[in-house]
Amino acid sequence: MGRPPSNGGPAFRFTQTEVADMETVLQEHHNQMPAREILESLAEKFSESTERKGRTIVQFKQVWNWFQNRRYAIRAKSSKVPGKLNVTSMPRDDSNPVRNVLQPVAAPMPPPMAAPMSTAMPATTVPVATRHMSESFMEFEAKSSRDGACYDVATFLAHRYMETGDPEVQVRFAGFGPEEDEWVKVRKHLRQRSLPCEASECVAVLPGDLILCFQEGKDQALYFDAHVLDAQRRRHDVRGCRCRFLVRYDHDQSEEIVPLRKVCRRPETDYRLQQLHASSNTEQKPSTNPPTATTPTETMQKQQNRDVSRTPAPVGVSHANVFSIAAQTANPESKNAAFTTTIATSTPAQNMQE
DNA sequence: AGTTATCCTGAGAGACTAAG
DNA sequence: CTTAGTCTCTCAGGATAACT
Repeated sequence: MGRPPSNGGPAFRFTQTEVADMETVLQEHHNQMPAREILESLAEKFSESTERKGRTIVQFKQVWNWFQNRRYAIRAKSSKVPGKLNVTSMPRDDSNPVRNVLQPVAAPMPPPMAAPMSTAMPATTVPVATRHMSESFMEFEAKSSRDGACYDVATFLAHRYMETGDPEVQVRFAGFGPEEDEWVKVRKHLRQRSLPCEASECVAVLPGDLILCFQEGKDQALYFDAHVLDAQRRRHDVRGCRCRFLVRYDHDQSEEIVPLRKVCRRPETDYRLQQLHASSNTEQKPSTNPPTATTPTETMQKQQNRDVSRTPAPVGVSHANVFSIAAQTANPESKNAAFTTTIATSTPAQNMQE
């Protein structure tokens, strides 16, 4: 699809005067497609101009295309719901909407968003009894009762039990100070941390999935729970995954098409990747597209991030205590769930999906 | 010698736009 | 409406010069 690759010469471009002419015509026709005769006369006029005469001929189809595209662009612009949380005028930081703990400590970034989610800070990690016990940690995220968004937990400060017997923990959110500490219900609002997706992991994001999705608003940009409504697979290129995901945010039911970089998948989907890798290994052939190989830098960056986030944070409450409660967050679906205890029947992760 | 400032370059990502 | 090529902007990192 798209234009044929240019064979050395510059790609076709309408000149500024041509665009101005066509814009005038479009306005005169109230954004409706002008008659064919008008388009043909425009094409002829452009071809006869001093800039083009003898060099390039502007075809009717090109003019027609321009009108089609411009009309579509105008409609697309005007149909944007006012006030809807869309891409904003916030400074374009953005190598990606990386969550606080994902930034390498050695490479601090300017605050990319209004909410203080930007600080490079290791998340709280709890050693997990997995197959690789010595090097595995569990990281947590909690849903804030203030804004309903999810934040990485930097530190567990205290724990207590409600009268109902439900456990609560006091957490310090990564990148926040003591004034933002919150008590959160372990069963409902605390869970294992969602995972940012590498380009090759887009295949693990499927319609119906609960994800953590980066929603950018005018005043804030936060991670919220969302569900994937549809996944549009696209060919990967040097930039990595170009797939698009239609998601619906749980907190406001708004829908948005987002790229993979805004999506954090739940750890419970790990098994899909493992299955995929297992099958691709047995087939002994390179996987097709998607997934495709991530760039070396991307992989290195990812690894760097993970290394950082594995650093255990200082804690006010023993991780073991919290762990005994919060380890329940692992979904039984996960093949990594060797650490799941037999304590829980319903997991916080499941509760948070409600 | 060590630190800081400036310039240059390449990569990455989003926006734009012609074409299917 | 989607796809894909191109443009443009931003940023990180390296090289070099200027300064202490």
